[in-house]
Amino acid sequence: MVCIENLLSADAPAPRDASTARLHELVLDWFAATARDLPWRRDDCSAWGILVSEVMLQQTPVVRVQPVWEEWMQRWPTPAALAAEPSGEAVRAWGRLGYPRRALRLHAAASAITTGHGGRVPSSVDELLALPGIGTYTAAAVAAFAYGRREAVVDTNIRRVHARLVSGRALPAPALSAAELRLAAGMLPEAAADSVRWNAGVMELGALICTARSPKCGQCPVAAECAWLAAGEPAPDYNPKGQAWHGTDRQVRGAVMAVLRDAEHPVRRELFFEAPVDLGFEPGSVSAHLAALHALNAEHSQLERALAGLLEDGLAEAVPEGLRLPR
DNA sequence: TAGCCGTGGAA
DNA sequence: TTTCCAAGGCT
Repeated sequence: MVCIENLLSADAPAPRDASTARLHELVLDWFAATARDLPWRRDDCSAWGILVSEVMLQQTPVVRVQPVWEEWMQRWPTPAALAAEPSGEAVRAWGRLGYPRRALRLHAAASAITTGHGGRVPSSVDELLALPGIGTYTAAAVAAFAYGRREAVVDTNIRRVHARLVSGRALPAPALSAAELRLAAGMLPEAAADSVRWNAGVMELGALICTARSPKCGQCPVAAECAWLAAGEPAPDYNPKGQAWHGTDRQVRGAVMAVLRDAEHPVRRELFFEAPVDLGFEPGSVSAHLAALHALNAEHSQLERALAGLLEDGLAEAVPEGLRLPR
């Protein structure tokens, strides 16, 4: 088992011991044998494709991302191609991936890359961090997966694997800690190429085997080294608090966005507040989304907040005819 | 830093 | 049916 004290006290050189090397071997072998064939993992995938995939994958499962990613790559194969279109087109093409502000930020990142980096996705973590919508995880992931850099990638999967395998806990703490970042850095193989595969492999292990709810320990390549299993699978030491959804502003925002995404013309503002009599549209999904919005029976003030919030966030634009997606 | 920001599938 | 969770980021 890996000695956690060694890893946590790593100011200086990353701790290297036989058990860490053993973990590297086991995970890298397992990953080589079982990795999913995802399009953004292929050798011919551009840095831009990897960046887009990483943003889409923020809080959204692979199975829902893949088809949208394929459409984006077909339509916008380069940052410049996306930057040349209105941001509203990015929001529309985002579809129902959720958190549509990510689409807005990706469009803004494409513009920044086009004007500030000659159209090429930057390769350093600092430059990536300066782009909108790119935080510590995504910057490290792009540097590692697109440019082969040796970076500690720390996502929810890797945090969970480390919590169990090394720290003996059922789940990582609610918030990412500096100790976890040091731990991840200390676990990284020395060779850059190995470190990239290690990051991807541990992430894959968390996604497929060491899952949040019912981990498949019987299929785990490092079960024999797992501190959590050795400790008798202790329960989590905190209760995760779920996000409210029904009756919240977020639900109303989502319903409004569904209307705007499918609208080819500005949507009259009154239609968001009054049950539609004459929609002014051909029968279709816009009216269906409006009906769904009104079925929420949201308070008038809540609807006002949602519209104001979407305008403020830049996800919607007020025009004389009503509301539409931004230019 | 805790709270907010969408959506849909699995348990 | 309800709850939980998914390759986070931003303020």
